[in-house]
Amino acid sequence: MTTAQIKDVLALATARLAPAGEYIFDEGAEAASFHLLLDGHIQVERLNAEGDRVISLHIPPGQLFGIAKALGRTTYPASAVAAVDCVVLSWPMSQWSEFADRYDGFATETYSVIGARMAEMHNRIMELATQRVEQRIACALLRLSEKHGRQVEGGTEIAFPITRKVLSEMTGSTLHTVSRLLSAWERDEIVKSKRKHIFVLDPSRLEQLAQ
Amino acid sequence: MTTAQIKDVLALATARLAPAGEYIFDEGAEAASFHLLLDGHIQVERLNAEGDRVISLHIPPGQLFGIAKALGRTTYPASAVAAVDCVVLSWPMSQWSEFADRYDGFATETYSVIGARMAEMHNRIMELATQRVEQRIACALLRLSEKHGRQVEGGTEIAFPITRKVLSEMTGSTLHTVSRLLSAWERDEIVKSKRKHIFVLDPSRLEQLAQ
DNA sequence: CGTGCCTTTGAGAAATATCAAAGCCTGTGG
DNA sequence: CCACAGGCTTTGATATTTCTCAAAGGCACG
Repeated sequence: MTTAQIKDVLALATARLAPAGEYIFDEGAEAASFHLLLDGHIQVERLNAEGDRVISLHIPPGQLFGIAKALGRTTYPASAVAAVDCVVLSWPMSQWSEFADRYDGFATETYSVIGARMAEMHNRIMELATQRVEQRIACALLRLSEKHGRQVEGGTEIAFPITRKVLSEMTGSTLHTVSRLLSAWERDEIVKSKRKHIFVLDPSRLEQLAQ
Repeated sequence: MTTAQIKDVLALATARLAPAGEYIFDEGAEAASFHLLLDGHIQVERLNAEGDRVISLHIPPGQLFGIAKALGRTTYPASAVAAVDCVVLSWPMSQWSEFADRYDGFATETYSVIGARMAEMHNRIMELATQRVEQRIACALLRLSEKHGRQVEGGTEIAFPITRKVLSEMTGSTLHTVSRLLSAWERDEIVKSKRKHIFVLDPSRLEQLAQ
């Protein structure tokens, strides 16, 4: 896009800070806006009928989200929570078709975001259907460290706070099982963890555990 | 679409019969064509690294499939097998952009197919992450009978042959567990089954089992 | 400096897979 | 027309994984 186009697009956006823990939008709500994450990390989640939370995705900075229109929907399929303090740009959904028509790259970008999310969900299904809890948690940690990692001395830190509970909700297990596994892996120096923070020290061993 | 438009579109299609069991395309293959299922049922599946098969979706007649281009991909993300004898229309993928530009309804239809598939995958993830095998199998049977059912006296028959093995690959369990559950449900007159064919007799009890 | 999450760990229970074996359809070829 | 082979199904016994229940310790923030 040209500088002039970017200026036009930004003129129509509203920017705001979403503090950690804030819900940007809720599952099932009327999809009034679509969003771009400038900084921070968004967690996409759903509740089932019994009230169990399942975390579907984590969104890194730079991605569009809440793009219900691109799925032929008028409501959001899941909720989006700020995992840390986030900077978010928002546009009214009414702007969607215009952007799609006017800017070629917009449609293309949308396709590939959707394609990538679909591929990720497909992988999650494969994991849940065929792997044991230990392997699924190893996979989840690898994915998090690759896509949301920050290099530190000796390893990679996951770039947002993450509890045992959250990891269990990402993998369809329980915080107790996650805690036991992380303790064992910490003894083997594969990972290290402080309260709410996890460091991957030895990705290759983790990959091995994930098979 | 107008009659003239339909004529144009059909002129570019090739129609063919895919006998039961035939692979229409394979996971990872170059996405050379996109398809429309006129009659029959398509099963979408993937293999994991260990060679376990996971069945992601079943596609009913009337739907587009193999629409890699709409996901910003050049290869198919999964394989498609004919679950019964199928009639399939195919177009070269190079035709895709033209159709999308020329026919308004085409893009809209694509969006909603993708939206629906994504929603279905999301539901599968929720089920796999939070429900026990028994509930997942009950859900799978309900979905199959609703979306691919054929009314018969006393109940609904699933419209294509389906083995215990296939059901287990749809739910991330084993054919043994599926067999035990179906036997129990047959004793309770919730389902009835012949070799490769399943009839849902009492959907409400099944719904109860699915919670 | 106390309260509320977060984490750890043990013991026992429950769900489900695995191993094993046998019976049963169905279509094929003699 | 019958017998056979191969895939589908059933069922029991056992093993394993993972959850549930329970309790206690620890860290951080107000």
